Amino acid sequence: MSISKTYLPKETEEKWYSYWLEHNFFKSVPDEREPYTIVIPPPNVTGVLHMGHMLNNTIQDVLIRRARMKGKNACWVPGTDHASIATEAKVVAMLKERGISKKDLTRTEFLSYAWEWKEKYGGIILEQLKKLGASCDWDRTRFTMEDDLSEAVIDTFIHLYKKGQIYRGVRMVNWDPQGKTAVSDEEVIRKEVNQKLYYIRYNINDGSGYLTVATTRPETIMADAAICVNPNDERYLHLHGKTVLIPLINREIPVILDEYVTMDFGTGCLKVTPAHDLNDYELGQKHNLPVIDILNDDGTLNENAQILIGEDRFAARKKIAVLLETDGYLDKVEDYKSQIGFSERTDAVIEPKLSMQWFCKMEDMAKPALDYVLKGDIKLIPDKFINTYKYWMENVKDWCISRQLWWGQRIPAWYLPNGQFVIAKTLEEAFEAAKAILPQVKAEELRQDEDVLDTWFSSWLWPISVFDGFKDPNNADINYYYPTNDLVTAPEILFFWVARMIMAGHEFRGEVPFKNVYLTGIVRDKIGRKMSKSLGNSPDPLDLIDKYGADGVRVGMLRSSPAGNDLMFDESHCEWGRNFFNKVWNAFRLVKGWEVDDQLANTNETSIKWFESRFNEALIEIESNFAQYRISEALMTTYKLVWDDFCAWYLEMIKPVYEHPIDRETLNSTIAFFENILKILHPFMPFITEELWHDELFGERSADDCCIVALLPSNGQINTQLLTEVEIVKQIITQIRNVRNNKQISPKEKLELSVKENPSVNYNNYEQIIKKLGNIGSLQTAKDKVAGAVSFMVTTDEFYIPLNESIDPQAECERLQKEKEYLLGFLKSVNSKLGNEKFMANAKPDVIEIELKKKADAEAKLKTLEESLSALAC
RNA sequence: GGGAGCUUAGCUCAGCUGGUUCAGAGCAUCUGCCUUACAAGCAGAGGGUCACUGGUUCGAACCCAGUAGCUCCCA
Repeated sequence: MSISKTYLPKETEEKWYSYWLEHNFFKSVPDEREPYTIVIPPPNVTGVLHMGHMLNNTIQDVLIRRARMKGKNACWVPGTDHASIATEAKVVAMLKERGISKKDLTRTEFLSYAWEWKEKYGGIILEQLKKLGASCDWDRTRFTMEDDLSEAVIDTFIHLYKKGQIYRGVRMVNWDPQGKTAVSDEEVIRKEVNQKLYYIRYNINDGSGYLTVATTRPETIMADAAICVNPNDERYLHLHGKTVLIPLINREIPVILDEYVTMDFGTGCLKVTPAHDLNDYELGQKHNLPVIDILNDDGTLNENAQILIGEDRFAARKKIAVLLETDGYLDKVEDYKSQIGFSERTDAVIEPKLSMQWFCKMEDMAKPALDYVLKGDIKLIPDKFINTYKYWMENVKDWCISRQLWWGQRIPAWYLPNGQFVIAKTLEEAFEAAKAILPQVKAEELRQDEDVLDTWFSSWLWPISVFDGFKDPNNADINYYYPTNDLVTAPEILFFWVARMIMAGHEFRGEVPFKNVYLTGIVRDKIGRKMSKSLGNSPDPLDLIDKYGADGVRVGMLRSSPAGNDLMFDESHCEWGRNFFNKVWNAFRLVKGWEVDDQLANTNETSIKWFESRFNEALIEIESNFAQYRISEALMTTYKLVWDDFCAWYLEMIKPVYEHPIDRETLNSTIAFFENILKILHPFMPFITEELWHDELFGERSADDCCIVALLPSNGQINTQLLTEVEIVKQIITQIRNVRNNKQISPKEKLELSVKENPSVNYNNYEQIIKKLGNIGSLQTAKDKVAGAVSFMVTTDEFYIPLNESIDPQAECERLQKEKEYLLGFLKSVNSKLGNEKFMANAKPDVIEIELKKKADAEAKLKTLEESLSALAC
């Protein structure tokens, strides 16, 4: 197999992904091995791959591939959620293009369009994940709206209703007038907005004058139920017990007293509009005020408003300001900044609205879900999120689970003609239940609730429902794979997804749904802005893959993304990833190009033993990094091992002179090292490693002998003395190169090197390495200083390189003097520690030992320095 | 307004139990190299008051308190 000069990802990526699929390497069925399971956070079915998905899924794939290579039965379950609001919006948009309006369709007709849309576009994101290399068991792909999962949702609703956990009630909800649905608090994004504060006069009914109210929402005055002042507010004592008239419509409302009103905000008079403000609603409840709702579901004014009927709330605001002005009710208008809620899905301004909704009680469910995390049964990574989690769980609010949409699981509530309702899975069951209440009721008189359930009410069951744990609670899959191991997701959904999955896990399985939750950061652009479609600051992930290869992008994403920290993404990270795999590729080309000569003896034993130890040492570091979910660190450790230790040092040590052959033993060891390197690289860069794995250099391989299923190398021996000594040798070589650089000596010119007698290391063992990498002609031992030589020190040993040119004694003196000063300072600090009674009494013995060693080394070095200084007579 | 977190090289971040004169990596910068695996490269170099002020300690980037700035969450 000939090999090109640079690695070309495109050809190999498709080839190996298909190969893995054909050989069922992603597939998992329960067996006697230890399971390792991840369920994907189901991406929104309307979604296309964005940078957040890239990061999130790269991490999952690294974890799953590593588990697979550890011999575990690795199972990564993919799927999508039905995203009711987002999908319904897409379908409505699609219909609009075809000239169809949703309100002209029946529910059934609309749903058939929705399914059509889902079949056409719903799988895009999963296909994109394949390009990234995601090794999901695609046969297990699930969708939250498919029959089995929908049935689980309905059964869950019924189960919780029967337990008394679900109730129906009037509540102030966050209403999205564009999506025409209630959304949860978590789906409301608060933004600071410039507004106007309108000062409006209300005439006092007895003709004794007027009071002034400051409001940002003048269009809601028609919904006012009272004016409230603080009873302690001396300015308004004269208003107690009075009534006032609402401007323009002249409806009479009382002045009420409550300490809730802040005296120094606005005028101190608060208009109370129970239907359109949460706080006003509560105040209204307290004072028994009527609720007057003047808004339609789409945000236009209804007939309760009496005026401006049919106008949109924002248009009405402008118009009413004019009307008030004209009739002399408007005192003044001020600029004002305040927080306004926007719908996450439609970006419409959220309208607080009273409506009948379904709720799920959270308090009892939150308690055990909190305990799992506090006891450590579920670990949050990083654990700083425990605080946030705790706060949320201790202040949990009931969950509004109904949505005024069609795309989703329809609430299994059936209304009787008399307004009562029954909860039942089917019309037949509902009819039976209804007869018990109203014996004469007919089946066709039952009307099912129009609303569907919140998508999260499906998603919270995900780790159970993907294994059919509701349909068949004792099946082999759920018993084997559940609880799953790691969940990788974003902190934004810690509450409304992760926490609720934990609740569901406890409720339906009596145990945790997963053991570890790895929270990724947000992918931001170079200047720290969140990547978003509207800002246009997000690169298309598929373009990136095209440009840098999937391996390059994966490595680029992981480069600087510690758990829980935001990732400042820059394409240069991907470039770095590409450079890395290219390095691996070229190292391979080097080894592959070598001719073997069986006559040659192995002269590289030291180098081979060293790299073996170094590799084993790195293996432990990598394992420890992974155990702590420091994935970026694990990648960096691997990177340094491959690039620095293997390529820059080991290969250079053993590399034969150009066009010379290599001995059999060295080549075989190197090939074995390379194979191990491919293994540890594989989870990070699966494609290039698989490609190289099948090169003939490694000999014949059977069809199933693939890197993806190779077992990771096991721990081996570490010769620490050898590792330490080679580090010293590397320093010597660096010093030699430094001398060349400073003196402008070509790397090609051979130099001589002497070491002062009785060195701390037996350098004879490393003579070959030093000679080769330093381009040294001979390594000798010197009894005394070598005259006219450049000298340097490594640990306590002094080295000399004789040069033809003369050494400037002045400069040399200065250099030595400087070093001496540094050493004296160092020694002083060490001595002060050793002379400190408290230090000697309190410090651990090994710390003291280190200090003593430092002292001895520094003294030895100083001695050598003194000699050099006196030899130079300075 | 309440809570959590962050602040280390020009940039992005490590620094895990306080212990080498400990300040580290990558990118960027600078110098010298087209040395036949790799210029997507090689060999080197410079660059920091660990936000600030105090405290605890034999010893602090690390622990504690306060200050400033930033971020996120909740109201």
